Amino acid sequence: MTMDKASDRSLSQTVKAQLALRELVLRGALNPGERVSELQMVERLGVSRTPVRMALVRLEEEGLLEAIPSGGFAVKAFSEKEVFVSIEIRGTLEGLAARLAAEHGASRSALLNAAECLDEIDDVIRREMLEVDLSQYVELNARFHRILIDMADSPPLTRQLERASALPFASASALVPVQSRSPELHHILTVAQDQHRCVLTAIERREGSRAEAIMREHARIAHRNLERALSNQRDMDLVPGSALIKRRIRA
Amino acid sequence: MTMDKASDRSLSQTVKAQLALRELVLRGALNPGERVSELQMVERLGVSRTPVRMALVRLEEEGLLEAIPSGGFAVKAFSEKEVFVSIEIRGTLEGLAARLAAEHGASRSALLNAAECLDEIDDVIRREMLEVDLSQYVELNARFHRILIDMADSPPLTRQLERASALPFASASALVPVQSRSPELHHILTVAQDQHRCVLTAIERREGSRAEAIMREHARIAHRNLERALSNQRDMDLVPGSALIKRRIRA
DNA sequence: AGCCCATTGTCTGTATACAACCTGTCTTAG
DNA sequence: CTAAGACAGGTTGTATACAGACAATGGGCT
Repeated sequence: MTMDKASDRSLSQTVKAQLALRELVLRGALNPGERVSELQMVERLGVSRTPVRMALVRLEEEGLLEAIPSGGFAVKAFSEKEVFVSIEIRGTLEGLAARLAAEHGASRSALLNAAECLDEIDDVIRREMLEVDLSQYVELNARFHRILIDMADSPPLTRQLERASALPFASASALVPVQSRSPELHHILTVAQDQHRCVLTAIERREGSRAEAIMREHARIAHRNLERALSNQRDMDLVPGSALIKRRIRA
Repeated sequence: MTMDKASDRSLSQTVKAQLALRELVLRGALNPGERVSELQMVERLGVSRTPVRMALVRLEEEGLLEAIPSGGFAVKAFSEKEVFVSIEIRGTLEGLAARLAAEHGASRSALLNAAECLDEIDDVIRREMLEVDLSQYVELNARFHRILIDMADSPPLTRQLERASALPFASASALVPVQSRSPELHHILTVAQDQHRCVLTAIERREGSRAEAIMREHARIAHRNLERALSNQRDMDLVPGSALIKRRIRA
């Protein structure tokens, strides 16, 4: 965890700065609205101004920072509604991906790959009833979503979705851990997995409209998780980048 | 048109470089796939390497350039399918915007503003029957789409749509001029304008699903225009950035 | 004659120096 | 006591120097 400084000599300084800076922002080390000083980051990240500047520009495009009119960048703050819409955007684009995959047909190998992924998720959910460890589910879930997007086979859509998922709390599995302490956990995972199976079936059968609708609804599970996280600070802490979300009431 | 070089001393060098470089790419002055050399751009744009580099990064994020693995950037080439999907993405997101606007209600002033814009478009279409000058229509059309997006009042969605419309041939009115020589011109403008009116009505009546469907279909007019442009090189020349689109057959 | 290796030229990645700008504070005049 | 202006500190925007990497080319060896 603390070996980020000198490690990875192979990576370019720019990438190193980008990763480290994103980590800082997500961890909440910089306060929302606060200006991110280039020079401070120079001494904090151990690289010169040029890569820092590069990283700042890229993180702005990513949506984690926003440009200050007078120059420089500040940590962005997100309202509850903005998070909600970000999730809706992702769901809409994933819906589009599913529809395109259904309409022009997915490759046999991709379908098998996806089915295999779902079987593994089933295993994890079964085991989940004994010991709660969502990391595997989160990873497999992300993998399934990636397979689905690849099925659309449309680079521009992939790009847009990457961008939509760049906001940490908008990505496919960012809000899953929120439910880890919930008694509904198993219920929710079961429902989500059923949607996974349904959308895959719809794609196989070339039912584009259905595939799209399912993916949209699937993303709305994240809305529920968000709702829960906004109520309990304890659950909120499980979400990466939660420090960027403006709370409704300050306790 | 030729006063871009030394003018606008107030603008930052980075912005100047970005605008000039985008112009070069869209004009087709750089061949798709070709590497964009920083030093060559330095002497071509009259600014130093730092702003050039900045502009390159931003144009990559915009989608006009792509990173070369070994370093640097190249002009991106788009397949017919990629253009098609880019249009579909824009339509989908505009559909989402219309639905959100309908569901949570648009402000009275925004609705009036939009209606006024549509009246102006009506005027232009009427005049269009005499003299063909689409520039006004293009501008008003863009304005209406912007008003619509603003009605959603969702910064993340606005951002994503800006990004989706960054590709020149994917934006709302980029492909309109394609029809300027077509006998169907008046027909198409009439249909498009009717969709404008319908979507506005749907938003007023809080018919979210309908508003969304209309905007999606509305964007598909661009598909038809694209089809036409791909057949006639003469029409293709009217589209900015057409040089980036890979032709199916090389004549 | 063909292939491999070395060398050279050009490119990008990085660091840093300089200048213009904005901001906040302190002083001074009304 | 207030308000306006000037100054100082720090910030970013820009330019340029340097080093490492990649690619192309030419010569030598087989």
